[in-house]
Amino acid sequence: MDSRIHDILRRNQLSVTASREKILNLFLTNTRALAHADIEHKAGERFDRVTVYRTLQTFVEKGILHTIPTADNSVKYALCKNDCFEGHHHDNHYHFICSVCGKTECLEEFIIPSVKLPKEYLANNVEIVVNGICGACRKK
Amino acid sequence: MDSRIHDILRRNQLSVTASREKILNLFLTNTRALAHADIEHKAGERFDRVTVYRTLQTFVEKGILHTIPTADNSVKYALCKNDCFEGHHHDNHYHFICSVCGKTECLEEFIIPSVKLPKEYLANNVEIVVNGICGACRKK
DNA sequence: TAACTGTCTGCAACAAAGTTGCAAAATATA
DNA sequence: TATATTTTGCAACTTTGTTGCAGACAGTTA
Repeated sequence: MDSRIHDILRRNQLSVTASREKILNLFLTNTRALAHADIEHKAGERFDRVTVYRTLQTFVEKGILHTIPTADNSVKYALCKNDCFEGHHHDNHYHFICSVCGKTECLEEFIIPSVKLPKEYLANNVEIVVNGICGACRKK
Repeated sequence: MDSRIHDILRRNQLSVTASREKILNLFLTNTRALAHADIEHKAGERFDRVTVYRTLQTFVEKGILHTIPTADNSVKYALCKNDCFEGHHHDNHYHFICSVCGKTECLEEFIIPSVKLPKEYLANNVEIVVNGICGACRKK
């Protein structure tokens, strides 16, 4: 298994267990974001539902993964870039969901534009999710 | 009951029923967005869960309400402005959620900035949700 | 305003999603 | 390798959301 996996877990003070290695590996080998169900029903693997919930929760807390809110109200998870650390997510990129193939991806190369707010209001975090059709699906 | 309620329902070819009137009234008398649970457990009212689901779904389909995706993955509903009509939401505003009081509101006065996408990608809908602290909570 | 027609409601039963406690198993540390 | 600590997986449960259907209700027409 990829040596990065062991490093990531240890760097976050997490014991290296089989489930954590496998789940983290899914994210390292998939560019697209994954939902809870994608992981639980992954072909060739059988994870306990509870373990998946707890693992994902731990990874988010540690800043290894971040969540992507979607319009249909299903949470997806994606790898954070290296500069996230415990409790402080620095994901100032936005997300794209293809309405044809369902692919969900982080658009790391684009920075979130600044948004205006009413006086006295304080912004903490800005989530942007773009729905549309990805390049691959448009060519079909 | 507010005469606007009757008008809105009739304009959308919906029969005027007690549940629909009451639920719509909640939105007209609350400026903040409401979640399914807010409605179901509204003090003094007892709605059947199924009726609430179906009513909200119908209102969204008709363009009376729109949904707001939230980071914690719970859908909230808010009134659409008048120019939404069946199947075509024109909510090009964004949403603010106060992390102190939980208030969720539509920032109707600000237009969604244009977002950049990779070549060949097509944007259909852009959802922006700002998390932060509202003016009232900052003053406390 | 009575009768008819189509829509809406509420119940029951179910399916899916998420949570909690706990004993056994695995990991980390010394 | 032994011990302390963390993690897993099961069972049982709660919450959330869905479907079918019979009875109730709203809207229309005479």
